[in-house]
Amino acid sequence: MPELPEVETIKQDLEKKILHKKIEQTKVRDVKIVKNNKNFFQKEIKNNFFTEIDRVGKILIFKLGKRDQSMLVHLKMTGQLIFECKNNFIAGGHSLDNSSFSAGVGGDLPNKYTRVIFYFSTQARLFFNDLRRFGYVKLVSNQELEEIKKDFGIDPMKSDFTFKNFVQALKGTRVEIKKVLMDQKRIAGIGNIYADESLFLSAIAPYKKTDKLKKRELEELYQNIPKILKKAIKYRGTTFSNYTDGEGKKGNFSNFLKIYGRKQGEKCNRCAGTIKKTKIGGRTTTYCDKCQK
DNA sequence: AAGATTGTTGCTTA
DNA sequence: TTAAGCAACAATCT
Repeated sequence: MPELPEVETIKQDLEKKILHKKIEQTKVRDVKIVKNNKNFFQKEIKNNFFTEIDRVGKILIFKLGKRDQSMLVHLKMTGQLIFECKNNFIAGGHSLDNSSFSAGVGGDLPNKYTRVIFYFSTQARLFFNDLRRFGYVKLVSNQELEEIKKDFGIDPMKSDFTFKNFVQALKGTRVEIKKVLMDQKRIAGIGNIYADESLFLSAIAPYKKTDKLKKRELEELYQNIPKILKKAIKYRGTTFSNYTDGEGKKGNFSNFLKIYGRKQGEKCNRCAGTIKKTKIGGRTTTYCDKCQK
């Protein structure tokens, strides 16, 4: 679930909490998650501190104070980063149902999905939780980081997202527009949710081929992508959950979703059409074939 | 109870 | 060279 707005929300939360705090210890509870040798990882982090948090696509980059290294975190489908003070619970986390989140609120961390723990000198802790264990934590040198950054396209929330660059990113493709929107090498940070939302708002069919898009449509899409992402960040991302707990931080953008998560056959909320589902690029795609052309 | 689920990689085939 | 299509990763929920 974490796409650009969710990852960005976590980044902003953690920036306020963990920068320049001494990390006394790290516990790796699941070696699959940490892509380095466990002892090496723990040794490198010990007595170190984070100086800055950056984001490339859906990857968080924690710059380390000592040596030229960064710690990368990818949350994939079900990863969470939850920061917890002694009595205070501050989180940047997202999960499918809110159960582990609520568990955190109740002071139940670490739980069975906690894979890595960072202990700060202020008695605060940062938990990396991941139900499905697709996510990862990885220490990389600055040189490796530069290589990784090259694999990512323009970021809709950064200054390189100009109309010219957007058109350039689509250039040479003749595939469904949705695929291109989710292609991290071309445009970084968009996943299934925001691809569907952007296309709905732009009234463009997700299966429309990129070379068939008119200039007007490209402009519309170009405007709408940052618009939606900004709003999603404002509302702290999208969390799927039927219940609000009021204490912990949960994304509220689900209340603003126009198309994602709607069921086949339901009424479109913009026109008289009905909601359709299909697969594009192997992912469930929700759209209205009456007002998205 | 089979099929679905937010992301990415890497393999096979065209 | 390119891309399309899948299985795999793993654990849950419907």
